[in-house]
Formats: sequence, structure tokens, C-alpha cells
Amino acid sequence: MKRTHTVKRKRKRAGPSSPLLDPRNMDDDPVVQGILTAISQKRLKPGTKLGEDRLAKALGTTRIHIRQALAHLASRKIVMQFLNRGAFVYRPTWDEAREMFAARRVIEAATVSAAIDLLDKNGRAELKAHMAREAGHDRNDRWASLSLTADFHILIAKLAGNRVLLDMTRELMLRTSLAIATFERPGSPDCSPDAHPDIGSLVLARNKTAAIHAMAHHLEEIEERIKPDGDTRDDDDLTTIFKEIGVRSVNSANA
Amino acid sequence: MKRTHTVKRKRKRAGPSSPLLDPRNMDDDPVVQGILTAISQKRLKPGTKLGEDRLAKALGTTRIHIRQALAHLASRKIVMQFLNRGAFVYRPTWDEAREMFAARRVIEAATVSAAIDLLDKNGRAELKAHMAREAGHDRNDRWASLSLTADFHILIAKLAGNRVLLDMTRELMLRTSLAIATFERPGSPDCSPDAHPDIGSLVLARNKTAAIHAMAHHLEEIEERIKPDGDTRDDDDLTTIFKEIGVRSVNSANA
DNA sequence: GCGCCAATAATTGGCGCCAATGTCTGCCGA
DNA sequence: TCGGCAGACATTGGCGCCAATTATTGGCGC
Repeated sequence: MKRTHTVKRKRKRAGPSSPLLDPRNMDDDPVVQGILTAISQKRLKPGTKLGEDRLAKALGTTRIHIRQALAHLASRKIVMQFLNRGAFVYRPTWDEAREMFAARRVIEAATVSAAIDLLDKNGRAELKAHMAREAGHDRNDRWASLSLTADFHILIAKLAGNRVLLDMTRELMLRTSLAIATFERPGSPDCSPDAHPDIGSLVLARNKTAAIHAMAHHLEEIEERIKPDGDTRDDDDLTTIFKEIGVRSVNSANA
Repeated sequence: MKRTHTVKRKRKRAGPSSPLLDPRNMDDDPVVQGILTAISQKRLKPGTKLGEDRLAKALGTTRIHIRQALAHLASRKIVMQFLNRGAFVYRPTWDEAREMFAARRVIEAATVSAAIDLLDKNGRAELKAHMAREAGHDRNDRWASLSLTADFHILIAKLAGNRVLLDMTRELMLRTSLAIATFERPGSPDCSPDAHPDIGSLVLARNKTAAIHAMAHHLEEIEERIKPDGDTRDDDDLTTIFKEIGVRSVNSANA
């Protein structure tokens, strides 16, 4: 018998409202966090199979936690589950990708507007700090760049002071990341490095209409880097890989 | 008895990548649907405990399905789960309720705008049909009224042609329904019956700015029907209920 | 050689059991 | 009589096993 030394409060009815102890949040789950960071860092591509046993061994947990995490991610449309076939990293359709960007334009215009309305000394400092961090980051470190780029939009949403819109922004950024990974054209240049500083400066200047316009333009710019014919699948990937290696055919290799 | 998951499909040799049929969607789960409709019809109030065994027996299924459904609803912030204490119908905080309405103002302004842009003959007919249905519905049937009221906003979102925004609207309507149930003042009148016809007429007239304004006004009107001190709990509810019944005390009832 | 069919193997889904934790009731002492 | 404590009870969480289904591979016939 273990020593149960818990603080006992005087609670007649143990309703969940008054103390609110231990609200389980799936976002704190290490499995969910691992898959999410792997996706946002482009280490997991859309369509990749996420086997339960494999993930359980890879992450050092049991299968039931994997199943819970996958179900959670499936309800967030970040993985897709098929009956008796397992879970795969979500692969948006082209239309869905467009709709995600349209939704981001709507929501992030609102967050920029609200951020300007609520901007105070503290928020101004946060924004300046982030802009400095993003200006002086190592451009060769692709993963750090990705994180910083995402953090800018998240910071704007935080400054808007609306956690519902913040969660939506987080969610849409993850899903658009999957859309970009699915449909990005191979030789697409990076996000123009001036976009975030421009938007940030306009927010600091409290120029609302210009900031909203800049944000919309920025999102359109990102959207233009994807094209609709990215649905070549694993088979094509295999042939492409072997072509890149230089093997034309097995016979020629044997001869 | 047992849920019939068996979807027997005759497929010869489907490639592992191309068709990817049978995407499992938790929204089709009867348990999830049951809880959702119960919540949207105000049969389940915020804070109600959702015991697994109780639900399993009530819905005629096993506990594991209940657990999956509750986990899904928890990730959607419609129920809240506590460690070793079970699941409860989500009870938003006052700030969260305000933020939900703010998000709805943002998103539904966008859906109204897009609906006007994309309005065609078919959508026009749908909207007129719904307006006629809502105009001639039985006002005494509270549940039908609730469904129709919700369907109007859903229809606008559908006409916007963006499934991402449509899903967000659906989600926010459910959550604002919980917020209203949590914070509604007792003698609050119903939603003004002119709001939806006004908005619908403006959409049909393609008067975008007026329609957006009317929608924003409508949402503000709904939001004004809640007040921040609604967090009195079950104890107060019990006393309120007994007061409404007319029982002053147990002794008087026995005498 | 090519395509269809059947058997095998691997993976997922579901269920029962048991442990862990929280809640409630009854008891004891001040 | 009231507050605190301890035991019993109820509920949730987790794990292992087994069934169901699917993907793969070997075999057969054309």
C-alpha cells in the first residue's frame, strides 16, 4: 500500500468546476508532441504510415498510448485512420489546402487587427525580441528557420489576446504545413525574408490596414508556392529515387 | 448490441497507395453523435458527469467505445477529462466564452461575405427554403427551434464553399452552445426572430457590407444574453430547483 | 510470361481482467 | 457535536490476449 498523502479539501460536491485539478490535456502527451514536432519539422511526410507497434517501440511506450495519441491526432485531422489498415500522416486534398489558406487569411487578418488594438509595452517588447531573433538566425539551420517562421504567426495570435483564435491559428499552421509538404513544387524558393519584418514593423507602427494587407499578401505568397499536381505516390517515389541514384534498370546494372 | 463496423467491400487487388478507401471518421460514431445532439439540444448541461459504465449501458455498447468517443470529444473541447476522475461536459470559462463569440464574429463575417460572393441559383434556393422553414416552424417545439437556428449559420457556412471554415463554424457553434448553457441568465428572451430573416434577405440581395454588419450585430445580441456570474454549481442548482418546485424545507414537505 | 487465386503472416480492433486512484461512509477521539 | 481518519466501495487507467481483417507471397492455370 502506497502512502497516499494528498491534500484533502473541504469539498462537499467534487464538481469539476471549483478546483479544476488535473485537467488532462492530450497536447502534453509526449507521443503527440513527438509526432507534431516531427511533422512541423518536415521529418514526417504526408502519407507516411504510422504503425502502432513500430511507434510504440520507437517512442518507448505501450501500444495503447500510441492508439490514444493517433486517435487524438486523427480528430485534429493531422493523421488519417483507416479501418483495419492503420494511421497515416494526413494528406490534404488540393481543394482542402486552398481552403486552409483561405481560412488562415481570414483568421490571421483578425489576429493582426486585434494584436494592434491590444498592443502594449509588453507585447511590443515581445514582438521586437522575436523580430530580432528572426533577423539574426542561422539561415542554414532549416529546422530552426521553420520553427521561427511559425513562431511569428503564433506570436501575433498570442498578442491578439484570444486563445480560441490562437488555437485555431496553431491548428491551421500545422495543417498548412502538411499541405505545403504535400504540394510544394521542388524548386520553390523560401518564404521571402522581408515578409515578417514588414508585418512586424507595421504592427509596431499600429498601421492596421497596411498590416492586414501585408499579412494577406504574405499568406498568398506562401500559397503560391504550391501546385496542384503533387499527388504522385510511393511508386513514383521509388522510380524517382532509383533514377536519381542512376540505376536505369536491373539488366543494365548486371551487364 | 454490438456496433456493426463490418463494411464488406469487394476489392480485388487494390494498390496500397492509390485508393485508400474507408477513412474512419469519429464524427460518424453513434456515441459521439448521441452526446453531440444531446448537448446541442441542451439535454446535457455543462458540468454533467459522463461516467463510462453508465454511458456504455445507456447507449448499449462497450466501455472502450465510450472511452474513444470521450477522448475524441475531449480533444474537441466539448468534454473535459480529469485524471482518474472521469469526463464531464465542458464548462467554458467566462473569458473563453467571450473569445468564442469573438472568433465567431470573425469567421461568420467571412462566411457571409464568401456566401454572397459564391451565391448561385442553387444556393439561393437553399437559403430561401431554409428561411421558409424557419419562418413557419413551431415555436413551441424548443428542440426544433434550436436545430433550425443552428442550421441557419451552418447553411451560411456551407454556402461559403469552404469546408475548413464550415468545420470551424460547426465547432464554434457547439462550444458557444455550451457557453450559453453555462452563463445564460434565467430570464433571457429567445434570439430575436428577425435576425435570421434580415441576414438572409441581405445575403439574397447581395448587400455584403450590410449582411456582415447584421451578422455581427446578431452575434453580439446573442452574446449579450449571457452574464459572467453563472458559475454557481450543483448545490445552488439544487436549491434553485427546489425553490422552483415550491418546497421550502423538508419539514414543511413532510408536514 | 501474365494474371488470378489461395495460404500465410503481419497488423489492427476489441474485450476482459487487474491495478491505481478518487470518493464516500462509518468510526473514533477531542 | 464536530473534525479528522481509516477502511470499503466505485470508477478509471492500463495491459495482455485473442479475433478480425488486410497485405504479401507463393502457387497454379491459361
